[in-house]
Amino acid sequence: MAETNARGSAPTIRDVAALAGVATSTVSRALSNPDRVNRATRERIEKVAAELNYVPSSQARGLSSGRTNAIALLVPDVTNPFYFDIIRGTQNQLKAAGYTQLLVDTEESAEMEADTLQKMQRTADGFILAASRLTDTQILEAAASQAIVTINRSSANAPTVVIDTPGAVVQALEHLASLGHTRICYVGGPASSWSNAKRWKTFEEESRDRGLTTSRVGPFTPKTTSGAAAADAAARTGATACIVFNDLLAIGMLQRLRERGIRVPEDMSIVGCDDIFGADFCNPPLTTMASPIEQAGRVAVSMLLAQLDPLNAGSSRRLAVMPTHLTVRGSTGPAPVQHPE
Amino acid sequence: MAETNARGSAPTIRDVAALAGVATSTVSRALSNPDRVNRATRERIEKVAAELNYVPSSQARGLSSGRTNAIALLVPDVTNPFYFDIIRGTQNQLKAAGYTQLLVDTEESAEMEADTLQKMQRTADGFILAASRLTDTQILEAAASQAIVTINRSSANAPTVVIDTPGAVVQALEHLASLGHTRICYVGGPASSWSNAKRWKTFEEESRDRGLTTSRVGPFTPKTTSGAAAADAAARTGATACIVFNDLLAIGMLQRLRERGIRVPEDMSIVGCDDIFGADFCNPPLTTMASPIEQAGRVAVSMLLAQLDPLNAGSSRRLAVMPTHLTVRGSTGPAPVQHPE
DNA sequence: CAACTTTTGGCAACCGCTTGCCGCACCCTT
DNA sequence: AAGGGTGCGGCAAGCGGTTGCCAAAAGTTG
Repeated sequence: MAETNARGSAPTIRDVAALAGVATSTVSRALSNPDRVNRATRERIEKVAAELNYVPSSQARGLSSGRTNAIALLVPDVTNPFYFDIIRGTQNQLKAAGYTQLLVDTEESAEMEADTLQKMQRTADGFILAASRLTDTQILEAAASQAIVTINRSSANAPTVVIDTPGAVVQALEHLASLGHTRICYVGGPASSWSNAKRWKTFEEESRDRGLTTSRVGPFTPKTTSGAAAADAAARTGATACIVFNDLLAIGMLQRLRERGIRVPEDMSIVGCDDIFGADFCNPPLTTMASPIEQAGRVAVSMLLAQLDPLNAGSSRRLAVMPTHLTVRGSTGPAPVQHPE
Repeated sequence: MAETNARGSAPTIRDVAALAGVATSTVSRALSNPDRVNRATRERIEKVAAELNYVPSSQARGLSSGRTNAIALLVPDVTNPFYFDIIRGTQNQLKAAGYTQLLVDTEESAEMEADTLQKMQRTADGFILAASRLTDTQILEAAASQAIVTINRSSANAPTVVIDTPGAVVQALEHLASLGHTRICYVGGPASSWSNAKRWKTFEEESRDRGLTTSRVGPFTPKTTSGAAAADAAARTGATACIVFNDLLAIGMLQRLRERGIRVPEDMSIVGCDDIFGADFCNPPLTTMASPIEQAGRVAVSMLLAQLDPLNAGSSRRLAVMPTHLTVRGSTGPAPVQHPE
């Protein structure tokens, strides 16, 4: 395999040019602007390039063009299955568009997020912030100097794709109410989470409208390991049903409740959120507000790419709302009969 | 925020130099080789750079140095939780070392894998191939021109980290034998998977040594959705226990078996492999050969970085074997009593 | 104080590729 | 046959850094 030139390093455009007997500019054009050169010349160049196993350097190309053809995805926690689905969605869509995905874990830290945004501004053409922990101001600043799309973090300052969990919360409440539950507890996620605030707000308002008694516990870290504490706290409130910030936490609660002999759904109904991997096969299977997470990732990429495209800059969508629906499984059931003490 | 220079674009080293009253070379040195310049000068430059919000272009830097400070991780399927754990491991370790992770999904295709390796050779400083589908020859070729580490794909041609699932298979067999099982079925994964071949080989040999009756079904795509077919096939063999290629498949089987009224573990014991997210909370919880997957990712990064380091090139480890152990949960139990027909 | 060493900063040549501009052929018109 | 296009390829100036080499300045030494 002819993978190195006379100097022993990877072949460059110059090597191709020399061997094909043309100028480097011609090679460049033949490869990236085929119509600009004569067909015969182009074919000769392509042949030589193939022989030499020539691969253009994206770095060098980026230097002149100013683009990197990479976009960065910032997630608070690569560990969380919710983000897996986003990663999957963006990955697919980006690859289809010829972009490289740079994956960064910001470890739930706003500082790290801001830092990455700053450090990578020249490394990526754009950023997708999943569940950003940044303040509105920070997002504004960031959006001023680079292309940004946020997921589940609405802000007037950058295009956003949000998953309509508030809508799902309403469905969940109706579901629970129809099962006879009147005392419902909201099990909260991270304090800095925008979605968490949204869900709580909707929960509270809609519960009030329906004359339901609410309580709230949390905040909890959205991991299964926090489920025990969450379950204990929720059980104390006397509620017969819980709407939980996300599936991870809900699954953790399921385990703890079983250990404590609190039966789900006989004694306590649980509704999760996101419908992550595992929600369908945990025990009991989890009733959850299903989000088209992967699709959200896809849409985010489309919006970002549209933003990057000089042709329709500005004209692109600023907001996409992904519909959700309640997926009812085994973790919800009729409210227990009240025993007078 | 002073984020643009007079020309309206991002500040460059020249802008800094001009404002600090020095040559660009001095700025460059002050920033990347601090001892080379006078302290006072350096501090002045740093101050100006901070004011200007100057961020060096990794592209430009890479052009001269020939390094990109990025490494690519190729996985067959981002969807698979097994790879999530790898992604997590590499991500952490790479970030710690100041590298960027490029994530690529090769869609279980050897061709796509080879293609990516080729196209990205100038984009990444090195590659980590998780469960590579490439042939030995292809790996050899690739390793000749770039730094490569494979995970779960042993090959003399590149440093490798393998997870010792054969060792775990032995443990699993002993576990099942001690529970009285004599007829055991191996539920196979993808035909092109190296680990699958390894596991089957060990399974067969060790079973023979122990006088166990074996059977084999498959290959199956390692997804929960293939679990139904796998469960049906395994049930037909008359085996009372299955060792399954991986947890994904095993979890799928669990669901199907329940639907069919085949109780786990009373009628059939199931052992999975990998201990992925979900293995502990499925129903019943899965006995599985636990792999330190995330750690495997970490180690792979270390090995790759060692390879990249000119100081100890060649002296670095070529093989790391990650120990595994059997995690016994609810999906395995005593063999059913034989009913004479 | 002269000779010598060390420190420090500048010059300029790249790294690999893109692209505006120029000019040579060649083909059409009228 | 002369003027005007058009197609095609080359020249050379960048893109934003890095780095070998050099020289001036500063510090050492006997």
